[in-house]
Amino acid sequence: MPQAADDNRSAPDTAERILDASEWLFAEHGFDGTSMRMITTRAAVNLASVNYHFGSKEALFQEVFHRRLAELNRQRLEAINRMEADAGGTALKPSQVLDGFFGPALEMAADTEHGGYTFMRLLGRTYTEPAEFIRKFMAVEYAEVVERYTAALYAALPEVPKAEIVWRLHFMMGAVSYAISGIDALALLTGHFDDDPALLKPRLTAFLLGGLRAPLPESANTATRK
Amino acid sequence: MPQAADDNRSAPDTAERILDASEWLFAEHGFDGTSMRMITTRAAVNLASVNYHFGSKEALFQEVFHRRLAELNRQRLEAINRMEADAGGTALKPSQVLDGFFGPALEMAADTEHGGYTFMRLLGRTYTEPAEFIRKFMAVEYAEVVERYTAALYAALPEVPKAEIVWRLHFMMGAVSYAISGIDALALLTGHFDDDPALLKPRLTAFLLGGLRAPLPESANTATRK
DNA sequence: GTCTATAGGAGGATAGAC
DNA sequence: GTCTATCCTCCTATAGAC
Repeated sequence: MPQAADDNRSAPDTAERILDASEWLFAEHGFDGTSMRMITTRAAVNLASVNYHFGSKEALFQEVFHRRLAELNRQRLEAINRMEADAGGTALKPSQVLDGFFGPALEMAADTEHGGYTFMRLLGRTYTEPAEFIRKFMAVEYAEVVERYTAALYAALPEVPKAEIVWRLHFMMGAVSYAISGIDALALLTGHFDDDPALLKPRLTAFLLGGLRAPLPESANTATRK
Repeated sequence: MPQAADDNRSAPDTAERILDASEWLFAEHGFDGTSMRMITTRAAVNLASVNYHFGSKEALFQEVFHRRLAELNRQRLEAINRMEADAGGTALKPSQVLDGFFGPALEMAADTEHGGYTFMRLLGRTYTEPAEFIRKFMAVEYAEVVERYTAALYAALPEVPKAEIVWRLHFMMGAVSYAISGIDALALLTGHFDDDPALLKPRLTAFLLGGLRAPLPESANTATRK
Protein backbone atom coordinates (compact mmCIF):
# COMPACT_ATOMS: atom_id res chain seq x y z
CA MET A 1 0.00 0.00 0.00
CA PRO A 2 2.18 2.80 -1.29
CA GLN A 3 -0.07 5.68 -0.33
CA ALA A 4 -2.85 6.42 2.11
CA ALA A 5 -6.45 6.53 0.92
CA ASP A 6 -6.69 10.26 1.40
CA ASP A 7 -3.82 11.57 -0.62
CA ASN A 8 -4.94 10.41 -4.02
CA ARG A 9 -4.16 13.89 -5.33
CA SER A 10 -1.05 12.54 -6.99
CA ALA A 11 -2.97 9.86 -8.92
CA PRO A 12 -4.65 11.65 -11.80
CA ASP A 13 -7.69 9.54 -12.48
CA THR A 14 -7.00 5.84 -12.61
CA ALA A 15 -7.88 5.56 -8.92
CA GLU A 16 -11.15 7.31 -9.63
CA ARG A 17 -11.87 5.16 -12.64
CA ILE A 18 -11.38 2.13 -10.42
CA LEU A 19 -13.72 3.55 -7.78
CA ASP A 20 -16.44 4.29 -10.33
CA ALA A 21 -16.18 0.92 -12.01
CA SER A 22 -16.15 -1.04 -8.77
CA GLU A 23 -19.02 0.97 -7.31
CA TRP A 24 -21.26 -0.17 -10.13
CA LEU A 25 -19.99 -3.73 -10.10
CA PHE A 26 -20.34 -4.11 -6.34
CA ALA A 27 -23.89 -2.77 -6.56
CA GLU A 28 -24.72 -5.19 -9.33
CA HIS A 29 -22.96 -8.34 -8.17
CA GLY A 30 -22.02 -7.84 -4.53
CA PHE A 31 -18.58 -8.03 -3.01
CA ASP A 32 -17.94 -11.71 -3.59
CA GLY A 33 -19.58 -11.66 -6.99
CA THR A 34 -17.21 -9.00 -8.25
CA SER A 35 -13.68 -9.96 -9.23
CA MET A 36 -10.63 -7.81 -9.65
CA ARG A 37 -10.62 -8.74 -13.31
CA MET A 38 -14.16 -7.45 -13.75
CA ILE A 39 -13.17 -4.20 -12.08
CA THR A 40 -9.97 -3.58 -13.99
CA THR A 41 -11.59 -4.55 -17.27
CA ARG A 42 -14.49 -2.17 -16.75
CA ALA A 43 -12.19 0.62 -15.59
CA ALA A 44 -9.86 -0.09 -18.51
CA VAL A 45 -6.86 -0.16 -16.24
CA ASN A 46 -4.33 -2.82 -15.47
CA LEU A 47 -5.08 -5.73 -13.19
CA ALA A 48 -2.28 -4.76 -10.83
CA SER A 49 -3.45 -1.19 -10.36
CA VAL A 50 -6.11 -1.98 -7.78
CA ASN A 51 -3.55 -3.36 -5.41
CA TYR A 52 -1.22 -0.53 -6.21
CA HIS A 53 -3.71 2.20 -5.47
CA PHE A 54 -5.78 0.65 -2.70
CA GLY A 55 -3.78 -2.22 -1.29
CA SER A 56 -6.46 -4.90 -1.51
CA LYS A 57 -9.96 -5.65 -2.67
CA GLU A 58 -11.36 -5.09 0.83
CA ALA A 59 -9.66 -1.73 1.13
CA LEU A 60 -11.07 -0.74 -2.24
CA PHE A 61 -14.57 -1.69 -1.12
CA GLN A 62 -14.14 0.39 1.99
CA GLU A 63 -12.94 3.37 -0.04
CA VAL A 64 -15.96 3.12 -2.35
CA PHE A 65 -18.12 3.60 0.72
CA HIS A 66 -16.05 6.23 2.38
CA ARG A 67 -16.07 8.48 -0.68
CA ARG A 68 -19.88 8.73 -0.72
CA LEU A 69 -20.77 8.27 2.95
CA ALA A 70 -18.47 11.03 4.11
CA GLU A 71 -20.26 13.46 1.81
CA LEU A 72 -23.71 12.11 2.68
CA ASN A 73 -23.21 12.36 6.41
CA ARG A 74 -21.57 15.77 6.09
CA GLN A 75 -24.78 17.01 4.48
CA ARG A 76 -26.85 15.41 7.20
CA LEU A 77 -24.86 17.05 9.95
CA GLU A 78 -24.95 20.39 8.20
CA ALA A 79 -28.73 20.10 7.89
CA ILE A 80 -29.31 19.33 11.54
CA ASN A 81 -26.88 22.03 12.67
CA ARG A 82 -28.71 24.60 10.57
CA MET A 83 -32.18 23.47 11.67
CA GLU A 84 -31.28 23.38 15.35
CA ALA A 85 -29.71 26.82 15.14
CA ASP A 86 -32.89 28.15 13.51
CA ALA A 87 -35.07 26.50 16.12
CA GLY A 88 -33.19 28.26 18.90
CA GLY A 89 -33.41 25.56 21.55
CA THR A 90 -36.92 24.32 20.81
CA ALA A 91 -37.49 20.83 19.48
CA LEU A 92 -37.56 20.23 15.74
CA LYS A 93 -40.66 18.93 14.00
CA PRO A 94 -40.58 15.21 13.12
CA SER A 95 -40.90 16.06 9.44
CA GLN A 96 -37.83 18.27 9.67
CA VAL A 97 -35.79 15.51 11.26
CA LEU A 98 -36.83 13.02 8.60
CA ASP A 99 -36.06 15.49 5.90
CA GLY A 100 -32.61 16.17 7.25
CA PHE A 101 -31.80 12.51 7.53
CA PHE A 102 -33.41 11.00 4.45
CA GLY A 103 -33.34 14.04 2.20
CA PRO A 104 -29.66 13.84 1.29
CA ALA A 105 -29.96 10.09 0.68
CA LEU A 106 -32.94 10.55 -1.62
CA GLU A 107 -31.19 13.31 -3.50
CA MET A 108 -28.18 11.13 -3.99
CA ALA A 109 -30.45 8.32 -5.17
CA ALA A 110 -32.03 10.68 -7.70
CA ASP A 111 -28.63 11.40 -9.24
CA THR A 112 -28.33 8.89 -12.03
CA GLU A 113 -25.68 10.94 -13.82
CA HIS A 114 -22.78 10.75 -11.39
CA GLY A 115 -23.28 7.36 -9.80
CA GLY A 116 -25.35 8.50 -6.82
CA TYR A 117 -28.14 6.10 -7.64
CA THR A 118 -25.67 3.28 -8.13
CA PHE A 119 -24.13 3.93 -4.75
CA MET A 120 -27.45 4.00 -2.95
CA ARG A 121 -28.32 0.65 -4.45
CA LEU A 122 -25.01 -0.64 -3.20
CA LEU A 123 -25.61 0.82 0.24
CA GLY A 124 -29.03 -0.82 0.39
CA ARG A 125 -27.74 -4.27 -0.30
CA THR A 126 -24.78 -3.83 1.98
CA TYR A 127 -26.94 -3.20 5.05
CA THR A 128 -28.11 -6.78 4.82
CA GLU A 129 -24.65 -8.29 4.44
CA PRO A 130 -23.38 -9.25 7.85
CA ALA A 131 -19.73 -9.52 6.82
CA GLU A 132 -17.56 -8.56 9.73
CA PHE A 133 -15.24 -6.05 8.09
CA ILE A 134 -18.16 -4.20 6.50
CA ARG A 135 -20.06 -3.79 9.74
CA LYS A 136 -16.97 -2.45 11.41
CA PHE A 137 -16.38 0.55 9.22
CA MET A 138 -20.08 1.28 8.71
CA ALA A 139 -20.48 1.72 12.45
CA VAL A 140 -17.64 4.22 12.53
CA GLU A 141 -18.90 6.08 9.49
CA TYR A 142 -22.42 6.46 10.90
CA ALA A 143 -21.81 6.96 14.59
CA GLU A 144 -22.10 10.72 14.87
CA VAL A 145 -25.05 11.12 12.53
CA VAL A 146 -27.11 8.42 14.20
CA GLU A 147 -26.47 9.89 17.62
CA ARG A 148 -27.50 13.39 16.58
CA TYR A 149 -30.64 12.33 14.76
CA THR A 150 -31.93 9.91 17.37
CA ALA A 151 -31.52 12.67 19.95
CA ALA A 152 -33.47 15.03 17.69
CA LEU A 153 -36.23 12.46 17.29
CA TYR A 154 -36.46 11.93 21.05
CA ALA A 155 -37.02 15.66 21.44
CA ALA A 156 -39.42 15.88 18.51
CA LEU A 157 -41.60 13.06 19.83
CA PRO A 158 -41.54 13.29 23.62
CA GLU A 159 -44.67 11.15 23.97
CA VAL A 160 -43.11 8.18 22.17
CA PRO A 161 -40.84 5.93 24.26
CA LYS A 162 -37.21 6.03 23.21
CA ALA A 163 -36.99 2.33 22.51
CA GLU A 164 -39.94 2.72 20.16
CA ILE A 165 -38.23 5.54 18.33
CA VAL A 166 -35.09 3.52 17.78
CA TRP A 167 -37.19 0.73 16.32
CA ARG A 168 -39.11 3.09 14.10
CA LEU A 169 -35.91 4.66 12.84
CA HIS A 170 -34.83 1.17 11.93
CA PHE A 171 -38.11 0.45 10.14
CA MET A 172 -37.79 3.71 8.26
CA MET A 173 -34.27 2.97 7.13
CA GLY A 174 -35.54 -0.34 5.79
CA ALA A 175 -38.38 1.29 3.92
CA VAL A 176 -36.10 3.91 2.41
CA SER A 177 -33.44 1.43 1.51
CA TYR A 178 -35.92 -0.77 -0.31
CA ALA A 179 -37.59 2.17 -1.93
CA ILE A 180 -34.26 3.02 -3.48
CA SER A 181 -32.49 -0.24 -4.10
CA GLY A 182 -35.54 -2.36 -4.68
CA ILE A 183 -37.33 -0.52 -7.45
CA ASP A 184 -36.57 -3.46 -9.64
CA ALA A 185 -37.98 -5.78 -7.02
CA LEU A 186 -41.16 -3.76 -7.07
CA ALA A 187 -41.44 -4.02 -10.81
CA LEU A 188 -40.77 -7.69 -10.42
CA LEU A 189 -43.46 -8.37 -7.89
CA THR A 190 -46.15 -6.21 -9.37
CA GLY A 191 -45.45 -7.00 -12.99
CA HIS A 192 -44.75 -3.47 -14.11
CA PHE A 193 -43.57 -0.12 -12.97
CA ASP A 194 -44.45 2.95 -14.98
CA ASP A 195 -44.57 5.71 -12.43
CA ASP A 196 -42.74 9.00 -12.17
CA PRO A 197 -39.59 8.57 -10.04
CA ALA A 198 -39.81 12.22 -8.99
CA LEU A 199 -42.84 11.31 -6.90
CA LEU A 200 -40.79 8.98 -4.74
CA LYS A 201 -39.75 11.55 -2.17
CA PRO A 202 -43.21 12.95 -1.27
CA ARG A 203 -44.65 9.46 -1.25
CA LEU A 204 -41.98 8.08 0.96
CA THR A 205 -42.07 11.04 3.32
CA ALA A 206 -45.82 10.73 3.78
CA PHE A 207 -45.48 7.04 4.50
CA LEU A 208 -42.62 7.50 6.97
CA LEU A 209 -44.33 10.27 8.89
CA GLY A 210 -47.44 8.17 9.18
CA GLY A 211 -45.42 5.31 10.60
CA LEU A 212 -43.31 7.45 12.87
CA ARG A 213 -46.33 9.10 14.47
CA ALA A 214 -48.52 6.01 14.56
CA PRO A 215 -50.40 5.25 17.79
CA LEU A 216 -48.41 2.99 20.08
CA PRO A 217 -49.28 -0.68 20.30
CA GLU A 218 -50.74 -1.48 23.75
CA SER A 219 -47.85 -3.75 24.62
CA ALA A 220 -45.32 -1.01 23.95
CA ASN A 221 -46.40 0.81 27.09
CA THR A 222 -44.73 -1.87 29.15
CA ALA A 223 -41.50 -1.68 27.15
CA THR A 224 -38.21 -0.61 28.57
CA ARG A 225 -37.62 3.11 28.62
CA LYS A 226 -34.10 4.37 28.55
CA MET B 1 -29.85 -34.62 -11.90
CA PRO B 2 -31.03 -38.11 -11.03
CA GLN B 3 -34.27 -37.12 -9.37
CA ALA B 4 -36.67 -34.20 -9.37
CA ALA B 5 -36.66 -31.72 -6.52
CA ASP B 6 -40.04 -32.87 -5.25
CA ASP B 7 -39.51 -36.56 -4.77
CA ASN B 8 -36.83 -36.41 -2.14
CA ARG B 9 -38.79 -39.01 -0.20
CA SER B 10 -36.32 -41.68 -1.28
CA ALA B 11 -33.34 -39.73 0.08
CA PRO B 12 -33.35 -40.25 3.82
CA ASP B 13 -31.74 -37.11 5.14
CA THR B 14 -28.57 -36.07 3.40
CA ALA B 15 -30.54 -33.84 1.02
CA GLU B 16 -32.15 -32.20 4.03
CA ARG B 17 -28.84 -31.82 5.82
CA ILE B 18 -27.53 -30.06 2.73
CA LEU B 19 -30.56 -27.76 2.61
CA ASP B 20 -30.24 -26.84 6.27
CA ALA B 21 -26.51 -26.22 6.07
CA SER B 22 -26.71 -24.16 2.91
CA GLU B 23 -29.65 -22.14 4.18
CA TRP B 24 -27.55 -20.89 7.05
CA LEU B 25 -24.45 -20.36 4.97
CA PHE B 26 -26.30 -18.48 2.23
CA ALA B 27 -27.89 -16.26 4.87
CA GLU B 28 -24.53 -15.58 6.44
CA HIS B 29 -22.29 -15.21 3.41
CA GLY B 30 -24.56 -14.80 0.40
CA PHE B 31 -24.62 -16.96 -2.70
CA ASP B 32 -21.20 -16.09 -4.02
CA GLY B 33 -19.66 -16.05 -0.58
CA THR B 34 -20.70 -19.64 0.07
CA SER B 35 -18.73 -22.45 -1.52
CA MET B 36 -19.73 -26.02 -2.12
CA ARG B 37 -16.93 -27.05 0.19
CA MET B 38 -18.33 -24.91 3.00
CA ILE B 39 -21.73 -26.48 2.48
CA THR B 40 -20.63 -30.07 2.39
CA THR B 41 -18.30 -29.59 5.33
CA ARG B 42 -21.05 -28.06 7.46
CA ALA B 43 -23.56 -30.71 6.42
CA ALA B 44 -20.96 -33.41 7.03
CA VAL B 45 -21.61 -34.96 3.66
CA ASN B 46 -19.43 -35.58 0.67
CA LEU B 47 -18.48 -32.84 -1.75
CA ALA B 48 -20.09 -34.66 -4.65
CA SER B 49 -23.46 -35.08 -2.96
CA VAL B 50 -24.70 -31.57 -3.71
CA ASN B 51 -24.44 -32.18 -7.41
CA TYR B 52 -25.89 -35.61 -7.02
CA HIS B 53 -28.98 -34.48 -5.13
CA PHE B 54 -29.57 -31.05 -6.64
CA GLY B 55 -27.66 -30.87 -9.88
CA SER B 56 -25.85 -27.60 -9.27
CA LYS B 57 -25.22 -24.86 -6.76
CA GLU B 58 -27.87 -22.65 -8.38
CA ALA B 59 -30.47 -25.40 -8.26
CA LEU B 60 -29.66 -25.95 -4.60
CA PHE B 61 -30.13 -22.26 -3.87
CA GLN B 62 -33.47 -22.33 -5.62
CA GLU B 63 -34.56 -25.37 -3.64
CA VAL B 64 -33.61 -23.69 -0.36
CA PHE B 65 -36.09 -20.95 -1.24
CA HIS B 66 -38.79 -23.16 -2.61
CA ARG B 67 -38.93 -25.26 0.53
CA ARG B 68 -39.79 -22.28 2.75
CA LEU B 69 -41.59 -19.97 0.35
CA ALA B 70 -44.09 -22.58 -0.73
CA GLU B 71 -45.10 -23.03 2.90
CA LEU B 72 -45.09 -19.31 3.64
CA ASN B 73 -47.26 -18.41 0.68
CA ARG B 74 -49.58 -21.33 1.33
CA GLN B 75 -50.27 -19.86 4.77
CA ARG B 76 -50.82 -16.42 3.27
CA LEU B 77 -53.33 -17.71 0.77
CA GLU B 78 -55.10 -19.74 3.40
CA ALA B 79 -55.35 -16.65 5.60
CA ILE B 80 -56.84 -14.46 2.91
CA ASN B 81 -59.23 -17.16 1.79
CA ARG B 82 -60.49 -17.57 5.32
CA MET B 83 -60.78 -13.84 5.98
CA GLU B 84 -62.59 -13.12 2.73
CA ALA B 85 -65.00 -15.96 3.34
CA ASP B 86 -65.75 -14.58 6.81
CA ALA B 87 -66.21 -11.08 5.43
CA GLY B 88 -68.86 -12.32 3.01
CA GLY B 89 -68.14 -9.94 0.15
CA THR B 90 -67.34 -6.84 2.17
CA ALA B 91 -63.84 -5.37 2.12
CA LEU B 92 -61.33 -6.51 4.71
CA LYS B 93 -59.83 -4.08 7.20
CA PRO B 94 -56.31 -2.87 6.39
CA SER B 95 -55.02 -4.40 9.61
CA GLN B 96 -56.41 -7.75 8.58
CA VAL B 97 -54.69 -7.62 5.24
CA LEU B 98 -51.37 -6.72 6.83
CA ASP B 99 -51.79 -9.45 9.36
CA GLY B 100 -52.47 -12.05 6.70
CA PHE B 101 -49.49 -11.01 4.65
CA PHE B 102 -46.84 -10.23 7.24
CA GLY B 103 -48.08 -12.47 10.05
CA PRO B 104 -46.77 -15.72 8.60
CA ALA B 105 -43.42 -14.10 7.79
CA LEU B 106 -43.04 -12.74 11.31
CA GLU B 107 -43.97 -16.08 12.79
CA MET B 108 -41.39 -17.79 10.66
CA ALA B 109 -38.84 -15.19 11.71
CA ALA B 110 -39.64 -15.88 15.35
CA ASP B 111 -38.79 -19.55 14.91
CA THR B 112 -35.14 -19.77 15.85
CA GLU B 113 -35.38 -23.50 16.51
CA HIS B 114 -36.05 -24.87 13.04
CA GLY B 115 -34.27 -22.39 10.84
CA GLY B 116 -37.20 -20.06 10.19
CA TYR B 117 -35.27 -17.06 11.42
CA THR B 118 -32.26 -18.03 9.33
CA PHE B 119 -34.39 -18.27 6.24
CA MET B 120 -36.03 -14.91 6.75
CA ARG B 121 -32.62 -13.31 7.07
CA LEU B 122 -31.68 -14.98 3.81
CA LEU B 123 -34.87 -13.80 2.15
CA GLY B 124 -34.23 -10.25 3.30
CA ARG B 125 -30.80 -10.06 1.78
CA THR B 126 -31.89 -11.80 -1.38
CA TYR B 127 -34.48 -9.13 -2.23
CA THR B 128 -31.64 -6.71 -2.77
CA GLU B 129 -29.57 -9.03 -4.96
CA PRO B 130 -30.43 -8.34 -8.56
CA ALA B 131 -29.00 -11.60 -9.92
CA GLU B 132 -31.01 -12.68 -12.90
CA PHE B 133 -31.73 -16.29 -11.99
CA ILE B 134 -32.89 -15.32 -8.51
CA ARG B 135 -35.36 -12.71 -9.72
CA LYS B 136 -36.84 -15.18 -12.13
CA PHE B 137 -37.97 -17.78 -9.67
CA MET B 138 -38.94 -15.28 -6.99
CA ALA B 139 -41.42 -13.70 -9.37
CA VAL B 140 -43.02 -17.07 -10.03
CA GLU B 141 -43.07 -18.02 -6.39
CA TYR B 142 -44.78 -14.77 -5.34
CA ALA B 143 -47.11 -14.05 -8.23
CA GLU B 144 -50.39 -15.34 -6.83
CA VAL B 145 -49.94 -14.01 -3.31
CA VAL B 146 -49.02 -10.51 -4.45
CA GLU B 147 -51.99 -10.35 -6.76
CA ARG B 148 -54.45 -11.42 -4.10
CA TYR B 149 -53.12 -9.10 -1.42
CA THR B 150 -52.82 -6.01 -3.56
CA ALA B 151 -56.43 -6.53 -4.64
CA ALA B 152 -57.44 -6.84 -1.00
CA LEU B 153 -55.61 -3.62 -0.16
CA TYR B 154 -57.28 -1.76 -3.01
CA ALA B 155 -60.64 -2.77 -1.58
CA ALA B 156 -59.63 -2.04 1.99
CA LEU B 157 -58.43 1.47 1.14
CA PRO B 158 -60.71 2.80 -1.59
CA GLU B 159 -59.70 6.39 -0.91
CA VAL B 160 -55.99 5.71 -1.58
CA PRO B 161 -54.93 5.65 -5.26
CA LYS B 162 -53.81 2.25 -6.45
CA ALA B 163 -50.35 3.40 -7.47
CA GLU B 164 -49.90 4.74 -3.96
CA ILE B 165 -50.90 1.42 -2.47
CA VAL B 166 -48.40 -0.46 -4.57
CA TRP B 167 -45.68 1.89 -3.39
CA ARG B 168 -46.72 1.56 0.21
CA LEU B 169 -46.74 -2.21 -0.02
CA HIS B 170 -43.21 -1.92 -1.27
CA PHE B 171 -42.19 0.39 1.58
CA MET B 172 -43.77 -2.02 4.04
CA MET B 173 -41.93 -4.99 2.65
CA GLY B 174 -38.72 -3.06 3.07
CA ALA B 175 -39.49 -2.17 6.64
CA VAL B 176 -40.41 -5.75 7.50
CA SER B 177 -37.43 -7.19 5.75
CA TYR B 178 -35.06 -4.93 7.62
CA ALA B 179 -36.85 -5.45 10.87
CA ILE B 180 -36.13 -9.13 10.50
CA SER B 181 -32.82 -9.40 8.74
CA GLY B 182 -31.28 -6.25 10.09
CA ILE B 183 -31.59 -6.62 13.82
CA ASP B 184 -27.85 -6.81 13.93
CA ALA B 185 -27.60 -3.66 11.85
CA LEU B 186 -29.78 -1.93 14.41
CA ALA B 187 -27.56 -3.03 17.23
CA LEU B 188 -24.64 -1.85 15.16
CA LEU B 189 -25.96 1.61 14.49
CA THR B 190 -27.37 2.33 17.91
CA GLY B 191 -24.59 0.73 19.88
CA HIS B 192 -26.71 -1.79 21.70
CA PHE B 193 -29.88 -3.79 21.50
CA ASP B 194 -31.42 -5.21 24.63
CA ASP B 195 -35.10 -5.29 23.90
CA ASP B 196 -37.63 -8.09 23.92
CA PRO B 197 -37.91 -9.66 20.44
CA ALA B 198 -41.50 -10.65 21.17
CA LEU B 199 -42.44 -7.00 20.97
CA LEU B 200 -41.38 -6.83 17.34
CA LYS B 201 -44.72 -7.81 15.86
CA PRO B 202 -46.95 -5.27 17.63
CA ARG B 203 -44.36 -2.56 17.06
CA LEU B 204 -44.01 -3.29 13.42
CA THR B 205 -47.74 -3.60 12.87
CA ALA B 206 -48.40 -0.23 14.47
CA PHE B 207 -45.74 1.38 12.33
CA LEU B 208 -46.97 -0.21 9.11
CA LEU B 209 -50.59 0.70 9.70
CA GLY B 210 -49.59 4.27 10.40
CA GLY B 211 -47.68 4.43 7.14
CA LEU B 212 -50.30 2.65 5.12
CA ARG B 213 -53.07 5.00 6.24
CA ALA B 214 -50.98 8.16 6.20
CA PRO B 215 -52.48 11.26 4.56
CA LEU B 216 -51.55 11.51 0.90
CA PRO B 217 -48.81 13.89 -0.20
CA GLU B 218 -50.28 16.77 -2.22
CA SER B 219 -48.43 15.74 -5.34
CA ALA B 220 -49.87 12.24 -5.22
CA ASN B 221 -53.27 13.56 -6.22
CA THR B 222 -51.94 14.16 -9.68
CA ALA B 223 -50.45 10.67 -9.92
CA THR B 224 -51.57 8.08 -12.40
CA ARG B 225 -54.57 6.03 -11.33
CA LYS B 226 -54.99 2.62 -12.75
C1' DG C 1 3.54 4.67 -12.14
C1' DT C 2 2.29 1.10 -15.29
C1' DC C 3 2.44 -3.21 -17.26
C1' DT C 4 3.18 -8.55 -18.05
C1' DA C 5 3.61 -12.76 -16.19
C1' DT C 6 2.83 -15.91 -12.83
C1' DA C 7 2.62 -17.83 -8.24
C1' DG C 8 -0.32 -20.30 -5.34
C1' DG C 9 -4.62 -21.54 -4.04
C1' DA C 10 -9.89 -22.08 -4.17
C1' DG C 11 -13.78 -22.45 -7.04
C1' DG C 12 -17.71 -25.73 -9.30
C1' DA C 13 -18.28 -29.82 -11.45
C1' DT C 14 -17.55 -34.78 -12.80
C1' DA C 15 -15.61 -39.62 -13.72
C1' DG C 16 -15.45 -43.82 -11.98
C1' DA C 17 -14.46 -47.14 -8.02
C1' DC C 18 -17.13 -49.18 -4.46
C1' DG D 1 -26.13 -43.65 -3.05
C1' DT D 2 -21.61 -42.48 -1.52
C1' DC D 3 -16.87 -41.40 -1.84
C1' DT D 4 -12.05 -40.21 -3.76
C1' DA D 5 -9.45 -38.13 -7.01
C1' DT D 6 -9.01 -34.89 -10.31
C1' DC D 7 -10.05 -31.55 -14.26
C1' DC D 8 -9.95 -27.04 -15.48
C1' DT D 9 -11.25 -22.46 -14.65
C1' DC D 10 -10.96 -18.46 -12.00
C1' DC D 11 -9.39 -16.01 -8.06
C1' DT D 12 -6.25 -12.40 -5.33
C1' DA D 13 -1.92 -10.85 -4.88
C1' DT D 14 2.84 -9.93 -6.11
C1' DA D 15 7.48 -9.95 -8.40
C1' DG D 16 10.02 -7.68 -11.53
C1' DA D 17 10.66 -5.60 -16.34
C1' DC D 18 9.98 -1.18 -18.39
